Amino acid sequence: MPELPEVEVTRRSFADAICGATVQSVRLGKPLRWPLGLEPQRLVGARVGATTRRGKYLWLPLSSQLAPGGLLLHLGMSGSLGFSADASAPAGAHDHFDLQTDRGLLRLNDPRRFGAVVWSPGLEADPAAKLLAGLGLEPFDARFDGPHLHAGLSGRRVAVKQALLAGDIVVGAGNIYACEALFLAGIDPRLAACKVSRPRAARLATAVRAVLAQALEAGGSTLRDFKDAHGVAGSFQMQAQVYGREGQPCRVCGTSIRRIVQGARSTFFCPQCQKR
DNA sequence: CACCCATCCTGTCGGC
DNA sequence: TGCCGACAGGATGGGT
Repeated sequence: MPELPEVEVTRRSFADAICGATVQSVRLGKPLRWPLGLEPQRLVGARVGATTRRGKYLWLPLSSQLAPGGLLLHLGMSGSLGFSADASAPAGAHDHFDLQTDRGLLRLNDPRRFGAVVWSPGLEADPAAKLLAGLGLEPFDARFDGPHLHAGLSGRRVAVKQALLAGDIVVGAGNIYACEALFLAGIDPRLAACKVSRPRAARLATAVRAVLAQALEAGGSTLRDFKDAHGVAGSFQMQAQVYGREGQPCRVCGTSIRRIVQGARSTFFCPQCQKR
């Protein structure tokens, strides 16, 4: 579910409210992708700092004498976070992590459990930090530009769509936004990464930023169940040009949108607007 | 290094 | 209705 826009929308929806809160208790549900990495009781009494984001990960800094560090959260395919001042709501079958604070309850709901909450003593000081080690540039980082993207794509024979999705050149574009960015740039998703010209790489870099910015403004995409931490849905799916539109007419030229499979993921594109 | 593929898990939807 | 397979927004880890 959550690509960069959804993760960032989620972050913005609770970061201010939880900043400065004190942890009162922690509840774990079924196992997530990785174990938490420390005894949950050790988090009690810690103070929550300013929540940040790196790629599709959220970083919740916690300060306490007992265990200074923080929590690295990932929403996987089906995760969402809720934050509410009313902590009385009973945990549902898919609520697998609760952080009860004096300002409210932060709760991870994740039916498929591909998500994760991992303790780290600090992003510089390893363990969970290695999860962030291979990540590409942030799309809104000034260093992410045409030349950077072109350099990243060079030497790769996989399709440009898959190279974009891999996240080691630029982070944040998942299946929806990779498809949308390629449409916006007019690039065939099947084109070998190393065959993307400099001018096209520049257009693609611009398109990635534009699509992610639009999606952020729209509050993300709610295909099935994405909601921010206060239960607000996104609306970008309404303006998607290709994602999920197989067989429907291209909004630009009317050609039927195609769906293909690349690396076991669906790719949607317009065969007329996206040539080379 | 680049790449392919299986894998984690549950829910939903379409076809028969 | 029920059953069954296909598919879903992600990313790792292992093998070639």
